Amino acid sequence: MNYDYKAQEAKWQKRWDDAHAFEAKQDFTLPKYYPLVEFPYPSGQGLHVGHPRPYTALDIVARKKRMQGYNVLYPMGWDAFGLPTENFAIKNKIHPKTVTERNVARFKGQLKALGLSFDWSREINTTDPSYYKWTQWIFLQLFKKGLAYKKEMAVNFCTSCKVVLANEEVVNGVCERCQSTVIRKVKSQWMLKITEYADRLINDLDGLDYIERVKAQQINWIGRSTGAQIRFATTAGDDLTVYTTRCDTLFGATYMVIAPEHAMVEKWKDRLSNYDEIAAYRTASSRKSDFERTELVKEKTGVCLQGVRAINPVTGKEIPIFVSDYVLAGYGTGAIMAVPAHDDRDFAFAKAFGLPIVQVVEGGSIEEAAYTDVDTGKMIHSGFLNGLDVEDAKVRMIEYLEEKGIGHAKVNFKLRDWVFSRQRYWGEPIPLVECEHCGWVAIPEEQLPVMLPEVDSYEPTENGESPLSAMEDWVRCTCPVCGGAARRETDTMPQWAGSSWYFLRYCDPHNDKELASREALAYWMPVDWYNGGMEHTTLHLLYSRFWAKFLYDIDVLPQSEPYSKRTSHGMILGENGEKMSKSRGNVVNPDDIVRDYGADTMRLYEMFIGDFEQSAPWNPQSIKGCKRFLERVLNLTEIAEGEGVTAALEKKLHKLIKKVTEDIDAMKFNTAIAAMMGFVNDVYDHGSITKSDLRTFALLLCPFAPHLAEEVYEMMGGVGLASLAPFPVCDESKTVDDTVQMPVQINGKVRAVLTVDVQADKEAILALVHADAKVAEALQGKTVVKEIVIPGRIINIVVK
RNA sequence: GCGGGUGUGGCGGAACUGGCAGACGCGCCAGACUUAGGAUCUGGUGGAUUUCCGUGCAGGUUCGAGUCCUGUCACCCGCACCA
Repeated sequence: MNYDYKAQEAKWQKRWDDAHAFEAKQDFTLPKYYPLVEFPYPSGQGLHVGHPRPYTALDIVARKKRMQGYNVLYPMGWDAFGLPTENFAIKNKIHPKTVTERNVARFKGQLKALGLSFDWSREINTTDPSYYKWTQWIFLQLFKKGLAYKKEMAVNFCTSCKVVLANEEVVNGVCERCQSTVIRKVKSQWMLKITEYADRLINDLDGLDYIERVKAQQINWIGRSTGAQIRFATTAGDDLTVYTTRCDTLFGATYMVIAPEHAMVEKWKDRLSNYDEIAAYRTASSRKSDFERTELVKEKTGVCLQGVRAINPVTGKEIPIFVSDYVLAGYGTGAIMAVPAHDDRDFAFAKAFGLPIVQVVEGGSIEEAAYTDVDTGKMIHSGFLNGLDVEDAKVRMIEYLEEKGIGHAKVNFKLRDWVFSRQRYWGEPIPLVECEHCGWVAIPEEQLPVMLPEVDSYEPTENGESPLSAMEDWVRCTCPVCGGAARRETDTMPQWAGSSWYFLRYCDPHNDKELASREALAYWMPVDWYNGGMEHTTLHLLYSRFWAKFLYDIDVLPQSEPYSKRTSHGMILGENGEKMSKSRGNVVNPDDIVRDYGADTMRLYEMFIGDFEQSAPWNPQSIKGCKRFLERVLNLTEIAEGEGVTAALEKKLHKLIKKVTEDIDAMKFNTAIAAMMGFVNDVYDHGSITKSDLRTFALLLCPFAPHLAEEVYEMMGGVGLASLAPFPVCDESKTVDDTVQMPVQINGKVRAVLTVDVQADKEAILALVHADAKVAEALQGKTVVKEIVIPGRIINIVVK
């Protein structure tokens, strides 16, 4: 039969639209299911074959759940603010809004062509003022709770994009987007106190069904460490506080190091005979990017402070203080006690500067390398700690420090606060004004949204200020508190803002009173299954969990975790096994596949390509296997006859229902498809199938290849839409076989295969084994040592 | 260095709590139908060979190991001077 997929696709997509088949129902008494995929950034390139993989996977989940009677919310939208659009707009002199509309239209067309069952009535767009009104509203709540603050700080500045980047956006010292050099620049920035949520962001992972690598990566990124803060007195009469995780080694601290930017350098300026040298060192390191600073791991540099020394609080000895850029200003106290005997970096520095190395934990060979093992070795040369294990020594030392009032236990995090300002046009305006009298003041909520004004030029300015800063008329305003002269904040929010709460808006997308109604949030949230890329684990995923926790704290959201389950798909690689990219010339356009093979084949192939979590290379040859399968399914309609059970296939069909149902829940889409292929092969081998059984099969196939499934279902007399019909339910009793094939092994080698009644016990099975000619032949002249029978599985006879 | 992961035919990949390794698909080989086949259908397809060898490598546990344990190698991803 001729497989006219183009006509079929158009026909069924229209019928689904006409029936509003995939719209979530407003009935909150029904059992709900909320699967979610990350909404895309509508780039100018259009969809890439990587996009449909997760979309199709969760579409299968959504479609199956819908057929199983759940009220399903499977939404889609556009994360449309961002630099590429702005850059394109600048280059082509088109308004970014126009560019966005064009890109969205293209993406939407491509997604619709794939037959994805999104609820388009809930489509959202982060650049829509009715959406970003609420992004601004959330920011204001953060501001009001003191979680947004302005800070002069050295920030990462991309020399090409002319924009400040978050730490997360700097990869190997270059801009994540354009690969240009990133330098340090001091700017006043809005910051969000995500660090205040660090503990909860780690601890609450416990109850969540996230794949291991996501949890591990988040924990690693937040970087919680427990240690102690210790105060060292100095010869300047003040003191210097350090953070350490190895307070047990305090007796071995033979010098100290502070970051070049450390405030004490200025404080001690008059006492330091080599201040100029130190200042020069500081200037040199500030010019280096983070990358350069960390790249030369082996080469330790630094300057010894002449004029101020510290006193080790337990040995009473005076020790030198150095500045060195191996100590980071932003972590801990920006100062360390150096224990060269037990820290690799301190060891390298001590060797370079000829500093004393005092061993305080036995083990290793200190002449060659630092001994960093904490599990073996007792404390030595450590006064009251001598003889203790490292862990016990830590506890004892903290007690001592607290007794003496010179230190205490302390937890530190690698996680930094979130740099929230961007000096760009195409983002949400930050809804604040600066008043001469009142300082930073929030725009009253009823005046939201603060609309992004029309500007003449979207070009970033040479001085790094936002393009909005050039609009004097817009910038000048009055203070909402005192009515005096004020100036608007001209920075915009980062792209991560809009995506940090979009899953909430889907619950109630047209609400103009609240970001979403309490009832809708209570019903739909949390997201039941969220799938997205691993590249978003430390950015989007962490930010959105932070915002959800905040919204929970201020009683907007009923739950403190937004996603119950998080999975991640593998990448689709080019034919050559390399990552798909324009520069490698191995990009496959999904439009071509849909045109040449049809949407169902495309969907099926993306799912059949391999393990969903693993990356897999694109293979144009393999696609036709999926197409052949679909044609073979369609051709079954020509041999299908009658109603009722196809006796010879009954068990196979029920096993298939079970397999497909379980595999979808376990994300094993590839083996579900393989099983369906196997079943179709069985039907052809058998030569016939009833129309009712073929309808059942079509329903099983429906989540995967919905257009063809609808067609087959209709041809076989199915009533209504297959997409809305009940998903087949397996009758367990029909999946049980009467007999099993049991291999008989002799010394682990299969010598015969017996057909055995499922109910047969050991004795009955052994009787069969002994009666078997092949077995008898193989046992000739051998002595049986042992007979192992695992009913239903295998028989192994051990002989000599 | 730390964390996570992966090694199975020519290729993508299957294999439940240890139980016939290679499901399913691609490719390939042979045949059928054809003016034709890069369409379709049928059969075959891990390697040598009549009995073995085979899941990165080396050991171990077991009646039995792709699966468990010890060690080791290679590759991929994330973080990385975080004290």
